[in-house]
Parts: sequence; structure tokens; C-alpha cells
Amino acid sequence: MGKDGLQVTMDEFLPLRDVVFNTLRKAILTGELKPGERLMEIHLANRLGVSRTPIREAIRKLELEGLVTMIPRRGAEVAQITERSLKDVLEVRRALDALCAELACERITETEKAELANACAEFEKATKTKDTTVIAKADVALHDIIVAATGNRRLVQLVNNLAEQMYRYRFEYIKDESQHERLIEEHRIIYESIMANDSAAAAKAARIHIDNQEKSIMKQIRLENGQRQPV
Amino acid sequence: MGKDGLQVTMDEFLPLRDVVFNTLRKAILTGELKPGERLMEIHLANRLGVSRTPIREAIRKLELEGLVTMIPRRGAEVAQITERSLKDVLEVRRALDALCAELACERITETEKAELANACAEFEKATKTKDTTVIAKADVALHDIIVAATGNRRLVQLVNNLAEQMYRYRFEYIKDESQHERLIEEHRIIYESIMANDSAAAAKAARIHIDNQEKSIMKQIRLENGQRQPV
DNA sequence: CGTTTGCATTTTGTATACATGAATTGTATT
DNA sequence: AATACAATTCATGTATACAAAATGCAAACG
Repeated sequence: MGKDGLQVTMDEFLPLRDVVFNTLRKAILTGELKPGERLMEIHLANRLGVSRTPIREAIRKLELEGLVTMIPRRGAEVAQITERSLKDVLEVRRALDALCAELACERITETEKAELANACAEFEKATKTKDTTVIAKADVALHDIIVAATGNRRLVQLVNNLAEQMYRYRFEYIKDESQHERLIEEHRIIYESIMANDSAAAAKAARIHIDNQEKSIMKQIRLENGQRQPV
Repeated sequence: MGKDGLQVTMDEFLPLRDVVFNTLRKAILTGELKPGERLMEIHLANRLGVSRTPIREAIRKLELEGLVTMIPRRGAEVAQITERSLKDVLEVRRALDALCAELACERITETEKAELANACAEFEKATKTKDTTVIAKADVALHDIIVAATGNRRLVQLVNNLAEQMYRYRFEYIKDESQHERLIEEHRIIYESIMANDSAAAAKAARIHIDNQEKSIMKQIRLENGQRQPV
């Protein structure tokens, strides 16, 4: 139960650095490694059963991704998430999600339209299970289709990275059942706008979607900060 | 006690990986290292007078930044710039530059307004020198002020990264004197919109600005691709 | 009693060594 | 001459070794 949450048993054919990178990233995003926590190389190396080299290389990538901060001659620690940094991320994401919606309108293929319709239905079904993991997966799947429909690889990469930053809050945010109806409705509007090739409506709906996420997440952050002060 | 003495030492002893990272990035962006060129660790290590370790760590960061691509068991090479990848970058940049303009309208301080006015004048002066380097510097300075005025650190980071990707084309693009009047005019419109707190106008002007850059850069790319075939 | 100094431990930063896989070259055979 | 195959070379992937810097603690000093 527990402490061996960090396991590298995923892909045996990827370079160790990538396995370590994915493992650490997941651990940070799920909150298993908490903000401010130090990432000590030897410790991680022992725990993951590899040498320091892949650990270091993974940390370099996490550093550039903004998930860890480097302190010279002291090493890496999990980046602190402040209300400010989340607001910054969401502000950018609002613009990029709107862009995604617009581009999806212009470029979505018939196949993708079918996938999108399916994903929407799946999401509505998922909310009925009340299983947070299932709902989160369905939500991600739906967004992934829209983002992919833009056909812009760089945009896909950036939006995914930004979405990641809020990953740990996503669960809490989805847990709130009172929001499910609203979520379904927001998805429906985005879906219909894309189907109707109405860029403006799709972009607007995407922005509103993010706005609501922001409200929900900010409420949580303030709760958390009220409970325990940062060191 | 000598606090500034410590600070000097800190500045002087930048980790080698960062020195290497900056060196390689600059070499790639200026075209000194050409797309498709292999980055061999031992070779680079000898050339820069360091061991493979800092080289590897620098490459990991360049990889995440999209400036090099990794081929398993073969190593890193400078990322190919295709028309497609530049179109993707510009599409995102158009949205983010528009966002920058909007946010700058809302948040710019009086000090920054003065700086912006100055930077605009400086740019116009710079075009008169016909010195590409001077013009490019003035152009960057102007944009930096607008981006900084958004007060959004993540946005600053992302926009700078995207701008980097087109760095090597920037010179060619600025070299074309017939475009200078247009450039000055575009800057003026953006500047005046921000001064007037007119978000919509500023965003629109920023988009047009990128559109024109895109046209200019794409013309170059096609010329280049016509001259020499990609490997 | 508080401050400082010095030592030990810890941890990063860098270099190097070893192994595996890929590519190339050379040779032999058809 | 061309092709297939083997051997060698070379580069990456990984591990480990070594040095410098920082932290923590304790003892000595004011």
C-alpha cells in the first residue's frame, strides 16, 4: 500500500530516461510527489532501480516543462503551484482551447466527427457511473479528439502540457456531482458548434468551459491554502 | 558582510549543462548547426571542452523544446524545419500574440506605456540605419515590452519559445526594406490600440502583424526548398 | 546564552568506464 | 561485378567514480 507507488514497470523498450521521465511526471501530476518536495537523485535511483544518469536526464526535461524547479548546487524540487501560476496557465489555456475549437470547426473530418459524437455520449454515460476515474478518462478522450482535429501538432503538444499542469485538480473538480449537468451541457454546446462549423460559437463555448474550470479550481486552491500554509 | 561577493561567484559558475544548452540553442537558431545535422556527444564534448554528461543533459532540454529530434540508438539531430511545422508554430503564435495584445491593453502600467512609446520611436529610427541587426534588436525589444506587460510569466515563456523557432528567418524577413514602412505602420497601430486600451483593435492588429510575417517567411521557405532539396 | 567555527555527511556536478546495438567496411563467394 | 555475410568500428545508453559545494550539528568561544 503504498510507498512503492513509484514503479518503472511500464515500457521496457523505451530508454530508461523516458520511463523515469514519465514516472516522475505522473507522480508529480497526481500529487504523489508534493510541491516543494526535494527530488534527490540517489534516493530516486535506488527507489526506481536505475543509476543516477537516467534520473538526471529526466529531471532536465521536467525542469524545462516547469514541473520541477532547480536550485543551484541543491538540486531539484517539485514546483510550487501558486494561485498566480495557475491563473497564468489558465489564461493561456483559454486562448488555446478557443483556438482549438475554431480550428476543429474548419478542419474536422467526418471520421473525427463520428468519434466526437461518440465521445460525447460516452462522457454522459460516464457521469452516470459516478466513478471519478472513468469520468476523467472520458473527459480527456473528448478533449483529445477536438485538439487532434486541429491537425496542428505544436498546438496539441502545448495544450496537453498546459492541461497537465492542472491535472491533480481535475479529479477534485470532476468529483463534484453537482457540476456534472453543467459539464455535459458545456460539452454539448461545443460539440454542436463544431458539428455546425460555427467557429465563433465553438470558441466562445470553449472559453466559458475554461472559465468554469477556473472558478472551480480556484475555489479548491483557496480551500487548500486555508487549511495548510506553504512552508 | 560581502553579499555581492557571493552573488558574483554564483553568476560566474553557471552549471556547464546550462552553458552547453545556451550554446547549442544559439547555434541552432542562428543556423550555425543546420537542420538534419547530427549532434554527436563525443564530438561536441571535445569541441566544447567538457565531458559527455553536460552535453547529454543539454540535449534532453533541447529535445523537449523541439529544437532537436531524437532517433533511438542513433542520437540527436537538429530538428528539420518544414513549411508545415512553421505554419503550426505561427498559427499558435497568432493566437498568443493576440492574447498578449489584449492583456497588455488591460494591464499595462504607465511606466510600460512610456517604454513602449520609446521602443516604437526607436524602431522607426532603427529602420533608417538599414542595419539588420539593429532593426531586429529594436523589433524584439518592442515586442518584449508588450509581452511583459501582460504580467503572465507562462505566456511570456511560451511566446518567447515560439518566437525562437522562427529566429533564423527573422533576419531575412527584416532585411527586405520594402517592408519597413509596413512594419512601422503595423507597430504604430498596435501601439495606439494599446494606448487607447482598445483590446479588440490591438488583438486584430497583432494577428495581422503575424499574418504578414507568415507570408514573408513562407515565401523564403519556398525559395529555399526550391534551391536545395532536403536530405 | 547566543554566535561562530570547524568537521562530517550529504548531494550535486562532472568525468569516465563499460556494454549493447547500429552502421560500415572489407572480403569471400557466386 | 554484385551480393551476402562477417568483423570492426563507432555512438549511444547506462553505471559508477571522484571532486566540490552545501547543509547540519556540535563544540568552542565571546
